Amino acid sequence: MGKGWGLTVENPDHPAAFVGGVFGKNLSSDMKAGLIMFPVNSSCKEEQATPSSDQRLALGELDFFPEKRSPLVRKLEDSYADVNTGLQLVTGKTGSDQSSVDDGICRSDTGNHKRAKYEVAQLQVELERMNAENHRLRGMLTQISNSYTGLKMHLAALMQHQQNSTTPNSLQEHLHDIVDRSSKEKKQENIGGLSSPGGVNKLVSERYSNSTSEEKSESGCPELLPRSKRIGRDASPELDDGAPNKVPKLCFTKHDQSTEVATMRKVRVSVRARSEAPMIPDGCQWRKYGQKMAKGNPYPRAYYKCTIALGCPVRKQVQRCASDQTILVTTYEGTHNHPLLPPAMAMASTTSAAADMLLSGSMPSSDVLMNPNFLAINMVPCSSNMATISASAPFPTVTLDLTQSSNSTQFERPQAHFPAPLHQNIATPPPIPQILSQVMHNQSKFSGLQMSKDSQSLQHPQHRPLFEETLSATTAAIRADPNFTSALAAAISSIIGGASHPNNSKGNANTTATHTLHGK
DNA sequence: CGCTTTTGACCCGCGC
DNA sequence: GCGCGGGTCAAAAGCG
Repeated sequence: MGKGWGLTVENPDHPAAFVGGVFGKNLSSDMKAGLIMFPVNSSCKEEQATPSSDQRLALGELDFFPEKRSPLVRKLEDSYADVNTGLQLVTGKTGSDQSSVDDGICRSDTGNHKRAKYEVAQLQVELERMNAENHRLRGMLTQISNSYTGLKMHLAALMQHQQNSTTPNSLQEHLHDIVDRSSKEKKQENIGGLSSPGGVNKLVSERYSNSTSEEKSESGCPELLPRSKRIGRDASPELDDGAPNKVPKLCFTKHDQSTEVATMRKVRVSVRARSEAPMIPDGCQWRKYGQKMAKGNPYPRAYYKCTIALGCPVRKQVQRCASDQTILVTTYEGTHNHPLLPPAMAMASTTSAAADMLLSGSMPSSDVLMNPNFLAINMVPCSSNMATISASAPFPTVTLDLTQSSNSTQFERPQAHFPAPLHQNIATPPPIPQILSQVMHNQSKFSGLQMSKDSQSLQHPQHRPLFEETLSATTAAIRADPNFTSALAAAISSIIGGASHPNNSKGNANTTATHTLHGK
């Protein structure tokens, strides 16, 4: 069993999980534990088909959003079912005793023996076909991932160049063209519906950060600027000062103001983490611009702006939890309009991806708006008891809850997994990307991925970039297509492709990412 | 001197 | 219309 199949039954007590319950909705946890998938290596011998622990991916939780599984996943699913049916034919046994398939073959009478051999040969052919398909899919996913990374780097380079350029107009126009095209596509995609806030978020922030010819041409309509001051404050107040990239006052139509600007500012990603420090290090530079006492909380709320680039619209609020002062709640808002260092990149990508996932595609937007519990119940079924729903917050918010027990352990020994930065003492919590690695791990879990328990590789600094690559790929996958299946496929690809650097999952079984929707 | 933080004032949306 | 609360501004103070 498991000879290069890519699927095996680890727990012979529950072979039925393999037979018919691979993607079934009602697998018991034991069944899930008994089902293992591992990457098929065309070069490996059949006898070596037993997967190493870090290659195994539990698929038991692939039953999320079955209706959203891509055709490719469904095809794989069907193929596995076919193969399994063939096995049953060969052995004449039901799924309940497949663990003794080989014995069954040996005990078959001679009349059936030839037929069995024929069936096995057929199955081997099928297996080879699946191997080839698996390779092809991996290639496709890798290519997509690389394309995304390339585009991202290209955009970052363009923005960098724009900052340094003495004649930025052409670049700005180029960027505007990109933004404009994306904007039109988004609008077409979302006619009559709720557009992706993250996407609009990015588009609008880019609009703000890059003066465009279109906006310049529209600047001759002062009557459409009743709230220009407010818009400037909300979106990018720095643009109003004497910066080199000072632009004519933005002039949006009412529709623009009411949809794009509003949406841009109203999608938030909140991170709850235990920390004694006043602020969680997240790789960005922040300047505090205000502090207020919020109602119902004895601890002040601090307001920060990103200062890496002039005009970056990203802001965050930091406040201690009223009920537990050891919990620090950091709420991020907006999208960076400048290149980021890798640690900040992971953070920004993850929060942005989380925001995208919130409303854009993982679930019907109407469900999100009308039934906040949808998120808590469906997206995070394993931690729904920790999902908190607030009807008072004015903005939809994704809350990543990193306050569970295993995290406190991790906070106490951050360097057990990654080398701490020089400036970071032992008592300081790990940088947020490190925390978010946990989140991404759990997002992968939600998508049906069970990472390896082997975290040895992550204890070695040289593996960190690879890990970040995986994190980045996973984030990119989710961002690129919020559909869980697609994200799952990409994540599988990234992990299989880099099986030598599994994610850090040590002791994180209790870590949860709680998606909380705050809606009115 | 330049940058950051502090803090009171202001603006705005929302509920009553 | 008014009050409340959230969010932001900007002058003053602090700091290296």
